Formats: sequence, structure tokens, C-alpha cells
Amino acid sequence: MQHHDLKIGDLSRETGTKVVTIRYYEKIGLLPVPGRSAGNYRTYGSRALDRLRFIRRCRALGFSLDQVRELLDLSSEDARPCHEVDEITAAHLAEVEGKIADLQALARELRRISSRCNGGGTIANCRILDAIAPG
Amino acid sequence: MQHHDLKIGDLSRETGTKVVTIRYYEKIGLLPVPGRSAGNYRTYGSRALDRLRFIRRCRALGFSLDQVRELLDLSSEDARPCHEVDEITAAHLAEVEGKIADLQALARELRRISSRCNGGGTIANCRILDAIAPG
DNA sequence: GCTTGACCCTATAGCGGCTATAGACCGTAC
DNA sequence: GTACGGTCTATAGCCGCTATAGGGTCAAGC
Repeated sequence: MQHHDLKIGDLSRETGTKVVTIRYYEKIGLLPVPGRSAGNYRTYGSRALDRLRFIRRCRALGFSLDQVRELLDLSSEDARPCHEVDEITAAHLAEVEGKIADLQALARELRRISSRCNGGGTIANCRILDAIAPG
Repeated sequence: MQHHDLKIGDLSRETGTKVVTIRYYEKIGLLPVPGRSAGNYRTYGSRALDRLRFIRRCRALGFSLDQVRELLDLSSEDARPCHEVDEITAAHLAEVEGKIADLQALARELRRISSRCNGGGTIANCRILDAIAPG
């Protein structure tokens, strides 16, 4: 029975995923419904562990759960072209790069605003608020 | 009555905020409860418009609604030191810079992974999946 | 055998910041 | 009077979890 000797807490420790999150992944169909022990505990094998590790790695890379699902689906179809995986990755990279650009513009603006701080002044003549406010 | 001649749709158009969002801001206390017309329509004046513009500008700068609330509270207390406003701005800037760093690390990793794409190959020997997968 | 405590179970509600939908009412133009 | 757009309330949904309540299970120590 070496393939069904893991409890949910074991998966949790092994992958750094909270127990509730693992059950959530099961609920939304990312993880297969596991077997149950006599006492109704979920029992997992090494395949489930690998799958969960894959999911967590994808999440750490910023993929959405839907993208993870796509990657998981693809990974089980040996004959599909690798290209499809790269498309998902490239789309995600483009998204990340877009976010970086947005945040950099934001940071520039915030630095500009912050530089107007009126040292020991009061709100009454706060130029930060002026900079934010319209008009 | 020139101070109560705006309807919710006018505020929406003026600020680019969806009508439902304006009502949501009212519900969570960011916008004051407005007066009502004979036909039970919300009526706004220019102060409400300014306040909404301020909120939207803060949101565009990435402040959370709680931070916006703080800034709004501060802005109404003329005697408080300007410094307090700058603290909120600086904290937010630090947060944004942290996110940028995280996303840049992510982008590097995604580029590395994507560069391993196996051109015309199949999933069976997809090195992107290998790169993501554990082990 | 009984208690303690760590673990597990289900089910539900909440977070932020909206967005969408349903079903009704208002106001103006034709 | 009727068509159409705007507005109203109320409720549920989105993502990716997280928290809480109220139980059951299991191994160890007394």
C-alpha cells in the first residue's frame, strides 16, 4: 500500500500548502478525488503529491488556476505539441511584463508625489494631497 | 440648487466610474449618503464629485480602499501634520517596489523556462514542463 | 478504559474590489 | 400611451484562498 500512505497533512507539509487549500483544489477539480481510509480520511499516493507540487510551482510562477489547469491537461497528452505549453507561458510572461511596466509608472508617480512632502507642514498646505486631488 | 443637480450617471460619466461602483462606495462608507430627488434618485453636488475624483485617482495610483479612506480622513483635518500623508504614500511605494521586484524575478524565470521550448517537439519531451515540474 | 491532544471531517461565510443579474420604477420624447 | 433609457433595490458571483463552527478519529499516556 505504499501508494496510499499519505494523509492530507503530509501533503500539506511536503508542499507548504495549507490543508484547506488542498481540499479547495480538490473541490474545483484541480486535484483528483482521493481515496478514503477506514476513518474517512483522504489518502494520497505519490502521484497526487507530484501533481500538487506542480500546481504549487505554477502558482509560485504566477499562473492562474485556469492556466495551471490548461498546463495539467496538456501535460497528460503526450502527443500534443510542446508549442502549446510555450504559448501559455509566453502569454503569461507578456502579462507579467505588462504588470511590471504599469507598476513602474506607478512607482515613478508615487516618488514624484512623495517628493512634494511639506516636511513639518500640516494637512492644510499639504502638496501631496494637492498632487493627488483633481484640479 | 446648483449643488444638487448631478445624478449618479453624471458622476459615472465625469469620473469613468461605473454606476454600481459608485453605489458600492456609498455602501462601504467611502462616499456620503446623498440626497434623493422626488423620484428617489440619488442627487449629488460638486463636493461629492470632487471626492469621487479623489478616490478614483488614489485607486489609479494603486492605493487600497482602506488607504484611500485614511487619506480622505486626513485630508479633512487641516491641523494634522502633512507627514502622516507621506507615510501612507511611502508605505504604498515600498509595497509597489516590492511587487515590481517579485514580478521581475518571475519574468526572468518565465523567460528561462520559455527558452527551453522544444520547437516542433511534443509534450512527451517538453522541457518546459520538466522545468516547471518538481524533481 | 479514559482522557488528552493532534489531526481530520463537512459546511458555510468572509476577504477585496468590484461586476452581473433580475425585476421594478422614473422621466422624457414621440 | 408607449417606447426607451436611466435609476432603484437586492442578491449572487468572480478569484484564490482563509477562517470559523461543530463535530469525528486515532495514538499515546495514565
